[in-house]
Amino acid sequence: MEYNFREIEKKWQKYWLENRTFKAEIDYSRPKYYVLDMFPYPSGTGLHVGHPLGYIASDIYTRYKRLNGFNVLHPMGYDAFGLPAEQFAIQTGTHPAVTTGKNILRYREQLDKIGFSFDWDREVKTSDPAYYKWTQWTFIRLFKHWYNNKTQKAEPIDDLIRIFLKEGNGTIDAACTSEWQKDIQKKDPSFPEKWNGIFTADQWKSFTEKQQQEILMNYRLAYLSEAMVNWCPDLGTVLANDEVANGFSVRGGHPVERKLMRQWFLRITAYAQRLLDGLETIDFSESLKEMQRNWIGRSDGAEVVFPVKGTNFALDIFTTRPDTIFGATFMVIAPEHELAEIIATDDRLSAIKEYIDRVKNRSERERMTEVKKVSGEFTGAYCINPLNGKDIPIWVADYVLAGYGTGAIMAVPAHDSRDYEFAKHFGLPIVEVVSGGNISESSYDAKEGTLINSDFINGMEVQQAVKTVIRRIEEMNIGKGKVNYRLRDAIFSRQRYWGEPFPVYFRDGIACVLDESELPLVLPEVDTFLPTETGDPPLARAKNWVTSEGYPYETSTMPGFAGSSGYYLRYMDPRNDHEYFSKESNEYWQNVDLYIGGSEHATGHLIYSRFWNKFLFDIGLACKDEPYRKLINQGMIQGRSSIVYRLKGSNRFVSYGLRDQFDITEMHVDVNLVKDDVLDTDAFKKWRPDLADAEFILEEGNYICGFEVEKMSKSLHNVINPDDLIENYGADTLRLYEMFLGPLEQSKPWDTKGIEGVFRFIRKFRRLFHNHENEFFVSEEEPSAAELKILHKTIKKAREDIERFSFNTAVSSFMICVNELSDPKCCKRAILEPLCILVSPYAPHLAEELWEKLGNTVSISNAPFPVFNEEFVAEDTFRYPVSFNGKMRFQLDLSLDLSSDEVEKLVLQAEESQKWLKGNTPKKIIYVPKKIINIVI
RNA sequence: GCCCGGGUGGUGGAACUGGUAGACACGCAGGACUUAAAAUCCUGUGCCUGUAGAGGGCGUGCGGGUUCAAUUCCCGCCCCGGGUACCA
Repeated sequence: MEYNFREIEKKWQKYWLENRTFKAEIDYSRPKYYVLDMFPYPSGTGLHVGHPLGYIASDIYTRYKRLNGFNVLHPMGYDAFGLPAEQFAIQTGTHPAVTTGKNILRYREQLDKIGFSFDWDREVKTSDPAYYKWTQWTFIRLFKHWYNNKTQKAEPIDDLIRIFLKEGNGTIDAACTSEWQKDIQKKDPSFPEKWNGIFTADQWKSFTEKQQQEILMNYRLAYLSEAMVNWCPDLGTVLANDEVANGFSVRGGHPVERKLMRQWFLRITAYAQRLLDGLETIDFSESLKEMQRNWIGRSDGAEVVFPVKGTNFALDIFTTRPDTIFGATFMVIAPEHELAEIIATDDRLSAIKEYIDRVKNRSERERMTEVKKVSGEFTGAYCINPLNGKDIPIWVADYVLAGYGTGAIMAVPAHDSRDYEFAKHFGLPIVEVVSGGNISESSYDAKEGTLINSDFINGMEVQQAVKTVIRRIEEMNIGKGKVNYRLRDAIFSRQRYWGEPFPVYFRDGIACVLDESELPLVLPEVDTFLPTETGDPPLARAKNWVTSEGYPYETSTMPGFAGSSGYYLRYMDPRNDHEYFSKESNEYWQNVDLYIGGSEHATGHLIYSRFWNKFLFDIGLACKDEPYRKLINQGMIQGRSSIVYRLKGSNRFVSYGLRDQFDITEMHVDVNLVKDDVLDTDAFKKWRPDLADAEFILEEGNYICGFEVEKMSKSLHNVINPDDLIENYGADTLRLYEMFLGPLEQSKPWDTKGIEGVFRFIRKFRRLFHNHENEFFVSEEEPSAAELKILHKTIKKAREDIERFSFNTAVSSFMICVNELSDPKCCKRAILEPLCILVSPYAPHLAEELWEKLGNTVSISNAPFPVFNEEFVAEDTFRYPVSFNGKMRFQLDLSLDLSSDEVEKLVLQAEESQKWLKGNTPKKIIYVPKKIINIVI
């Protein structure tokens, strides 16, 4: 065989493994570089061609950095806890650890075949107790810390207790659960009613231990709280906000409802501002940063107190438009608002109760679909506008959310589209206070214009009016400027089996964490993976799921993002059993220089992970406050589905071109039965039993299929398996082709046809090193100027392209180079050896093979990247495009050392020019050296 | 609705800071080698027109603008993909 890729690739994969070629160790003599791929979840279906795209890109970059003298950390491991293995366990009884172990083996096998340069000695699995020990450890640290808003960092809870003992909590500015004192008071009436939550040192000392712990819980960064959560009955668990889309679970698409439950939370909201600010310092795509910004959702505004007329109550409202306060014509509170029923007048009370009841009992699904339906009820009560004393009616409506701001708003229909809809629907007044719109048609929401009908801010521009009103309400002591975030604390409990157990037990109802020396708390065995009859999570089935003192352990487990939040740090020192990672390893590897993965993790993993890291930074563990310096989202590889056209209600199929003449239904057919859009009709009949007697209406003797570009998925029968391609073309060709397909970040359809071109290239490249008899042969002859020019042009391009992650154009430049060298059949070592290094990150197996044949005894992976030499590509002439009025008409070779006057003269003298000048004298001649000559007539 | 990203031949794509639009491939057509096929190699290939191995016109989603020159910059619009959705 001319090019025996099977043998070559097996040989070098074995060599790399046996020689630990890619083992990364701390080496102060070389600069470090850290390249990371997003943690894969080892699913049962294995990899399709879309999965390795990012891995190939990162591997190429890794190998490139090694060639440039960097000590590269490039690890791989598995996000091994997760729902699919557990769902499978429920169905079949197979332990998730068994399923996961099997899937990991399959993944590893597939990854190995592609020839990645991972340091496998650093492999981690989140389900391994030696790994999750540190996930549990971090949880304990979070539990034992609070967030000090004054210093803007996490501090030990013991320090907080010390302050409580000395001066109470009056001076503390902490990130804590809002209105926590109300919840505590509800549960424990020994706290004063209407307590504002402030206590003195003496009061603190007088609290029972249980009371103290209840209070501290509201300060901890990992805390237990009762809250409305996303409950998914089909999965039997609670889900985080990013795991829910449109009222359904992202994984599996099961309906999700709102439920009040006691859960563990992580106080990520404490870090909202830092998570936002950090985005300015990292190199992520603009769209990803924007997604994170929206998810964090900072809004600047003011909180204002509106007294409720004739009562001692007041409505606290949040608004981003304090400037429009004179246009507030009604107030709206959320149905869950505590004052809703209290302030309602007797005649309105039953209507209000009925409305609240109706709204509450709706499913999340109904709520979502009814979003555009305006509904609400008047409470009968009025607020007093604190700036002009006017009465404003108070309504209850579900378009105001209890969970955001204060759950109450001042409605300004003239300048808020939602308020406008509401006002129109219920016939409430609309008062224009910012000029610039036409409020008879729609609200004018823009934050620009001049204030009118607004007392002391009349004539001001919006920005100035906002500031003025905030200053005024602060002076009057009826409100203050305020920043709100949309980001919610992360729900950290899952009522599932296959996850990290919480290192938590309950002593007399008080949640306590284990001592760090007792970690890991190993996941116990259970008889079945289902919840108990009483609805408790599967861990409640475990025998002796209690501490040595007999206190019960927490029965929830941690969510998927727990194990993946800090994994990049563990890779630095993965076998350390007495600390998360050593200080030395962290100070050497620092953080990830290049992170490649899908954008679907924008609001999940990538936010949690940044939060987790900032916490570890605060407590002095991580030396960098951002985990990922640069991130690239690889685009999706879409499938190219093949479609056949079935005559309705029959087993006859009509070819693509004739389908319009019949009444047909479309059907996806397995792409493996189709070649160049021609269906293999015999294979089709054998595909499924019901198709055995299929008949075909052909065109020109063939059945032609239609096609559709869509998601690559099993159900659409368009999955391309990399194993098959490697079998037919080899891993080097697969690697090159995945890169050649198009820009890394763009989505693009997979089309197997194109792989032939790359396969041709790689054989042509190999042929440069072989003679006609297919024997390895290179000559020691001095290279010609032309050959050196080809080589150095390619060195330059290869480096520039890889530096900007333009792998597709780099592959093209190799093709051009090999085409140009093939013409004179260059076989000179001085050209081929550097070229071999250039290609090696992309096609490492063949490069190693040729490198060895060239007489090298050590792996090509640490060879020096060829140095570009300008001299070899220098030109003394340039072929100028000559344009007339901007249209290119002819080309002209000119020496580069001519003056612009000489150039102008020569151009005008050129024979071709006469034709275009048509006797005119040019008005102007533009001459841009090494670019263009343009003659304006 | 709002926020991002994107629209270039039959197809994937290239053109990096405004300077020869369509590199490199696929596909297609023709040719060489071969009994034949595969493999390999050569030639052509944006569209229209044409005296067809000359020449010309049009052309980067659409309509304008700036410029000697626009795929690239500006304004307005259309379409596709992603995110988000009563967040005040």
